[in-house]
Amino acid sequence: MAVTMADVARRAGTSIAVVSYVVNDGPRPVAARTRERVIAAAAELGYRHNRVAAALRSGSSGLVGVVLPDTVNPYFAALGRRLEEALTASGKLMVVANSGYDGRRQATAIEALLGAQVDGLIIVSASGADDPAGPATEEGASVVYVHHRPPGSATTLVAADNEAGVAAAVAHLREHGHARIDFLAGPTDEGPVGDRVAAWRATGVPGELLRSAFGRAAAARLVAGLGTVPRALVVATDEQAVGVLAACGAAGVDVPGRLALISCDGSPETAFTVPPLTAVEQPLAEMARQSVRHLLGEPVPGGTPAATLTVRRSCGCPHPGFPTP
Amino acid sequence: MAVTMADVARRAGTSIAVVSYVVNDGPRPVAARTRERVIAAAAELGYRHNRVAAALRSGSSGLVGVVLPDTVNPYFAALGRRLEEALTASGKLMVVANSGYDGRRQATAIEALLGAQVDGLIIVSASGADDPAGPATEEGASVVYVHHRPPGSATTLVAADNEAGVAAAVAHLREHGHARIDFLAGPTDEGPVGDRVAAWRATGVPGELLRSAFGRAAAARLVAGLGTVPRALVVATDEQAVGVLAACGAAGVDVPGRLALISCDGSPETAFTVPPLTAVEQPLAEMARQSVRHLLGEPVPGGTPAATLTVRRSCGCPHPGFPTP
DNA sequence: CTGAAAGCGCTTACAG
DNA sequence: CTGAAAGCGCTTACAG
Repeated sequence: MAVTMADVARRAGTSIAVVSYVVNDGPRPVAARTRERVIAAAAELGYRHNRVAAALRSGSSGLVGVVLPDTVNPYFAALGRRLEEALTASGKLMVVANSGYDGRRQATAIEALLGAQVDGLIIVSASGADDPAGPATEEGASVVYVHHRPPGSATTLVAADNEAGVAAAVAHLREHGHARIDFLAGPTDEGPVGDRVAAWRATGVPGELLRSAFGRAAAARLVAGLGTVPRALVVATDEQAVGVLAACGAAGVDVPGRLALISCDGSPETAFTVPPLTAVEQPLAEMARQSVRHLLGEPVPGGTPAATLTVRRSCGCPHPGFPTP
Repeated sequence: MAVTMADVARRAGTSIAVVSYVVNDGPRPVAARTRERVIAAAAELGYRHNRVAAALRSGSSGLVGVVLPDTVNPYFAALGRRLEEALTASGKLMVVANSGYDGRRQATAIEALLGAQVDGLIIVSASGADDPAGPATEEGASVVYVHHRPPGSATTLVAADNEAGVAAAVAHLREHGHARIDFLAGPTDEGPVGDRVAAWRATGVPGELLRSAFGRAAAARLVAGLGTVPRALVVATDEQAVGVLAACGAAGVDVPGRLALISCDGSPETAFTVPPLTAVEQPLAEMARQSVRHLLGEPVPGGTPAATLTVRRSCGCPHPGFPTP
């Protein structure tokens, strides 16, 4: 049998209420001597706070649901870990679900999460999914989107500003002497990738818009099938950039000698690709922090975080060495 | 206010008990007509089962805690997703915590998880951590280790058999004409990496044992500092292999021409490195399935899953093309 | 097959 | 500053 507050109260010679006040450090004051007795009794008995019982009574489970398209994708893995850090710092536990980029699986996952009475939901929306924020909010759970929200949704979105970062990438390639700079986008211009395409267009640089499905394999196949490879290319996502690198490696296309490449995302893996990728790096830690603050209804200082250019080797600069962990 | 079983019962003209029997599909039979009325009433009112209340009463939260060293590491990310799949299939929700390879953080995470009344814990133990299974089991939560358990622990461990896989890797490099085959291990021979070292030693192949800390950076620095690079090398983990590849890329060492390389782990990223890594691939899906079955006390068919050699380019074989997703 | 009721372990007005 | 008690929404003997 687990030790309960009643056991602790009995041992400390006080009431359950007071034990609760001590354990939760509130909401009522407790005399210092009483507090000490409670703490001692709890330690002696090996008391552990039962969050499930607390949740039922207080209405707060301490759980936050995080729905990601695919936690194996290094970008989402990195975002997920940042979210876990921010959540842990706020005393929340993270329940993760993968949607597999699929609207139906996403809906199922959200149902399960709401059944577990999560205090809130942080979602990277699967493209083409219905807005799940509506039903969720009706249940009293708050919802925040990160990185991508469904088109038409008015729910809070935390996403980086990529405009300056992409402009810096284009400017950087120009300094390397490239007059034409192509852009590899996704299949559509929806969501954050669309913002990156728009930012590239806004620079007015001459260049062609290429498209592939997301993911490594599709980008690799696109490049493998190209008559002539671009001389300078900005790629919308790390995953596609890794695919481009793989295709170039297989075909003997020298990066950056023959193809200068800059990726967007800049997740940790890009420091160790061959060659290391210059990237417009998303401020994941800040995005995670802001998402959690929004979710918990706390003030969110700092405004929209900006993606910034991290220069490594794939653009044509000298090899930066490997980061110390 | 959320809709409760009492609301549904009132609407359906029956009792709370019967609603519970319908919602849980047991443990008592319900007449077909009554069942229909309950289902209709639940749908009309938008009832959602409150797992927190059920957890308090039944003692099962439906939550399973998963403690991983670092979910950004692609190997653990891949394992984590497999665990999520297996858990979801069993109607459980996965609460993840990163230990950062640190015993103290791991202990803190486990405390938080136990407070949330998880039904069980699946842990990749951080090296050098105390065995957390003891305290956890006392609380009635079952514990299963995957991939790595603390030395001296007698708790169930699900790990792959690497002996045949490493032997196949060595044999494969020999077929490529290598008489000497070195091995890059971790700082100690503890845990699964130790098994891989032992498997390499057991082949009796001549070669040197190299060591570096885990992670990309350390392996990259080791290789960068080597007087002469090996001709053939088996590397204990993907992360270290990616570091080796990065260092070779930077130094212009041709893989596989100058250095033939085989990694262990074979997480999804290895299909898209430059060049693609031949690897002793861990059977992560099976490991995840077995872990969950052990945890839930179900029979575990199949015995110890074996790691198998996946041949790509880094060993010297022709480029295999890129997998279709 | 169905219903009334106890109780899981907490939090929180309420009273003192 | 402290205590007695109601009640969160379920599950589950128990009685019928």
